Amino acid sequence: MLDIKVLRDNPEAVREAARKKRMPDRAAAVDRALELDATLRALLPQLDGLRAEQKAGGKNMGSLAPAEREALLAKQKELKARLQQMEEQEKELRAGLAKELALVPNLPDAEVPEGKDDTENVEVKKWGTVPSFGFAPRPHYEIGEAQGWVDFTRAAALSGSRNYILFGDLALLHDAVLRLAVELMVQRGFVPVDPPLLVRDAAMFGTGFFPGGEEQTYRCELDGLNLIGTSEVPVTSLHAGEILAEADLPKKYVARSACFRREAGTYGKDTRGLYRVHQFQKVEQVILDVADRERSVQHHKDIVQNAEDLLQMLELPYRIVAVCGGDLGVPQAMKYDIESWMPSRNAYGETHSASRFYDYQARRLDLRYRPKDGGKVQHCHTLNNTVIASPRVLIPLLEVHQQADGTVRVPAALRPMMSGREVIGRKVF
RNA sequence: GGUGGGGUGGCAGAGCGGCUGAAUGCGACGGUCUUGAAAACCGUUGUCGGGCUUGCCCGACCGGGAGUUCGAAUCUCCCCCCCACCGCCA
Repeated sequence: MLDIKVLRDNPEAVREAARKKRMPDRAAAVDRALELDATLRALLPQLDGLRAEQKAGGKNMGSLAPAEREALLAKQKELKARLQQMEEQEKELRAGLAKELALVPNLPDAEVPEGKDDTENVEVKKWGTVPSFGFAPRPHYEIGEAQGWVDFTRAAALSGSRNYILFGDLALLHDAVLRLAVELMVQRGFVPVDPPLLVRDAAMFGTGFFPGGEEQTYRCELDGLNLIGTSEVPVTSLHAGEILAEADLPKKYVARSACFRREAGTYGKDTRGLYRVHQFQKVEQVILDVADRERSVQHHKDIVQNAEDLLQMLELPYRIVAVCGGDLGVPQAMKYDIESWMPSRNAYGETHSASRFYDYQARRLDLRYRPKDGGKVQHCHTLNNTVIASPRVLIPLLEVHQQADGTVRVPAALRPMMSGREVIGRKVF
């Protein structure tokens, strides 16, 4: 969340932020928060004064003559009644303020483009050449089903729509690309993490998914736990409530995990194939560091570069877009999406999402550090980006590297993970 | 699932209902000493909110909530969490 001081000092900027993000309902929370804050701030000096009086009175209690004692007691009782009423008010105001403040979205950076939705994201870079085939290229699901690599029918029977079962070489390729991603990141100094997939509400709240994202989350109500939609949730929350030493920063983590998404409200969208599914594997990079905007921006560049390097190793053409205000989430200050070329869509499709948050998540998580110069304890900055998500990345892998007969070329970087094979599949077309 | 023990500052760990925001140790920071470092010694060191004369003053916070009391880290109740042992089990 934002520091309430930011709302006080510059309410117009916060309203403007909600507008840029196209969140009118969240803009209203700004005004409700400010009103509660003002009422609370008017109450607090009175309350503190009465408490001081009560405290001072109580300390003399022992050394008084009986008559004086009685008089003081009566006065103390009267104070108590007034205090109780005020404390009730204080409690309500604080609860209300916390609730409204949690709804106020993070401020988008100035460099976030104006725009209403993903159609207005701005391309900032393009890499690789969109392939042209000497034959009619097939979508990944046709190749996959012809090869016996993927079964959507039985998956639906077992688990409902938007599920899949991988077999054989595609199951191996899925694992290979994930392992390659982890290895690359470990080489770059990231600490591998195998995090819990079920988390308490505090982690969902702390990373900014709650309130608001409940509909997209599978919930185990009996235990009050939530299945993660991304390992960003447990990994960013890893040090929640802690005060880290600056010497231990930055923390760089890479986590491979299953991810679960309900995909509520997406009926009829991307229904075919492996694009939008309820369960997938993702390798995620997360950075926690000191509260320094320039360093955050640099980290942001670095984590985008990490993903780019992997896509280049996979020989997949991609582009990077700066996500516009209307397509930005509540907690993000700035986001780049990386989109890989998907021949079946005849378009780039999102495969990565790299966000920086500054201290927005850290405040919700109460994640802080002690500066080494002995200065005040501060909230950290957090960032994250996909390294690879599969099976979605199998779409470009199969489609870009397909051959006319239905076999698929394995990019050189993946071959060590695929028993050295250069091609997978048999001739099926 | 059963039984028991706990949740106090960066960490460990004390704490008779008012003189305890909290002993002590460690750590961290500053200094003395040293060619430098270590050791030793000296000093400083929680977070948050509010006020104004910006240095001080006031208040809140000892897992969370409710209660008893003029007054709660300390007493009562509820909840949450952690740990240990037993049982069951991948």
